[in-house]
Amino acid sequence: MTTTVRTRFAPSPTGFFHIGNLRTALYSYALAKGNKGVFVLRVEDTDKKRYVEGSIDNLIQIITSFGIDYDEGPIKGGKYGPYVQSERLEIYKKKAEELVEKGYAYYCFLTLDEVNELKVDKKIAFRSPHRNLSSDEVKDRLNKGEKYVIRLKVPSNRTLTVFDELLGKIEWDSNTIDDTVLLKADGFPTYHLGVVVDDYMMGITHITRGIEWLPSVPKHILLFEGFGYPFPKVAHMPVILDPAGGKLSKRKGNVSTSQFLEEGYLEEALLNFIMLLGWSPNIERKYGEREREIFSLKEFVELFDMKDLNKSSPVFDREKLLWFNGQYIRNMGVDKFVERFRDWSKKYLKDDFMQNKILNDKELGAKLVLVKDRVHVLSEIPGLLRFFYEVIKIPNLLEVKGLDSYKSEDLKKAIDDYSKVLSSYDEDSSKWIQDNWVADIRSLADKYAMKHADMFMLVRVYICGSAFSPPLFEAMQILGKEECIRRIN
RNA sequence: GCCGCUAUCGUCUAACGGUUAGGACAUCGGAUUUUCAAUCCGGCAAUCGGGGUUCGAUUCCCCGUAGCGGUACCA
Repeated sequence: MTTTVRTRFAPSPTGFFHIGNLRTALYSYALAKGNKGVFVLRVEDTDKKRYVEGSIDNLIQIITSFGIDYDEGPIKGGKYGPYVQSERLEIYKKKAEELVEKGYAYYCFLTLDEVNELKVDKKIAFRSPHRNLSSDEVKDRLNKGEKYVIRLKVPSNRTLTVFDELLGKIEWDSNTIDDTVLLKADGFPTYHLGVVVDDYMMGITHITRGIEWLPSVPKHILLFEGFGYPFPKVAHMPVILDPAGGKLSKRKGNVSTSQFLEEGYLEEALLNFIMLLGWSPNIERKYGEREREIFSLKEFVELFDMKDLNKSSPVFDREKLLWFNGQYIRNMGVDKFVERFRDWSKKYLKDDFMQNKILNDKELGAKLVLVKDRVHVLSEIPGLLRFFYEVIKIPNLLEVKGLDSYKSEDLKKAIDDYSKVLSSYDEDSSKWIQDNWVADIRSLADKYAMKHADMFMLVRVYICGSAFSPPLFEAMQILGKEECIRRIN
């Protein structure tokens, strides 16, 4: 019998869901699901200062919107229960005391200031002078109610070794490891105590997390050893880097998952981009042939193998993300696209006028067809549709590329003439024939000695109020004869 | 400073120790075209440096360099 794979994603509820967190969650989810295992969500809220109200619900909402749902974890929208660390404080306290009894940890009564004074020489690993306090003295101080922390008692001259599933064998000299705090003075555990206790108690078989945790592994080795727990499989993945250098951070551009959604990125596209950052599928490739890059979450889960993860840190390339999003938009059916755009507008569109128009537009589909294949993110769309709903001020014709070579009186004459042509069109614009429409504009251009393209541009500017627009003929059909004539006059 | 990780086009990446080092994004050129796009075709572009091991290193080992991470009673 093989044991079930159990992985976990263990974020902190700080109110900010970094795109790198999404990637960590994705890999861990895929590792569990690809092996018919169990995916656990655990909330590590052991820092009271950083806790943000409501962020647990928010966290759950975000990952599930990507299709990353968990098998075990906080109860949704209610009391969160045992998968939230702040609910488990007695357990950690007991566990820390157990380590003290076993000689793997000790009480330390130093204040923060005193510790900092002792840490002046950073070359030497920190060892508290209270490391070897007699048990009588400890009892005495505890009875007096002195503030304390419990620290890990790092042994001397030991080599601590881990076999990382991704990075291979890594060793540390125990003499370089600080006597880290395990239980804080406020009774909360530190990350180190929390993860080790919980990963064991929750039966986690495979730990996946960011490489920023690699340096804490030797401490965890000691903790697992102290408790007598077996060390689980562990893999540390490289962090996503910013094109400007260093970790991807808010200061250098957007990195918030919810903000990407707000900007009109699709969950599938974001996921697809993120999954390929540091991973590539082990599939057959033919020389010179285009590689497959579009994968759904389901396909990813099936293909995912830790062996195919990259060891080096990828740089977050927004251009490629944009491309992925465009691909997903273009590959989506129109009905689905309309639905997605409506949902997005409802949630995120800040412009009340446009939001109202879009949500109440029964012919939204026809308009979206015109822009669907020319945008990369949903937030570009309202700007492209605006002219359908209100008359946009016509720019100075002589500043429009192409039209600047004509006299403005001539342009005026030409457009007036076009108005007459248009008035002969069928009242029902759906009966208009594009070839005739093109021919009419061309012959008018000939009459005024204009380039064909310039005449189209002239009409475009009057109808759409801009030199850039969706296809003109279809746009005019949607606006209808009366409205088109009104705009031209 | 100390500890640790990493190193293929600008970026994401592929390549049983033997390939003209492949693909994608970006970029540049062309086709298409009523604008902007989209699409199609083509071009430019990489194995960090130095030593080994080997008949042969992008690939294995060592050193250097660079980048990144950690060095909290934050995670």
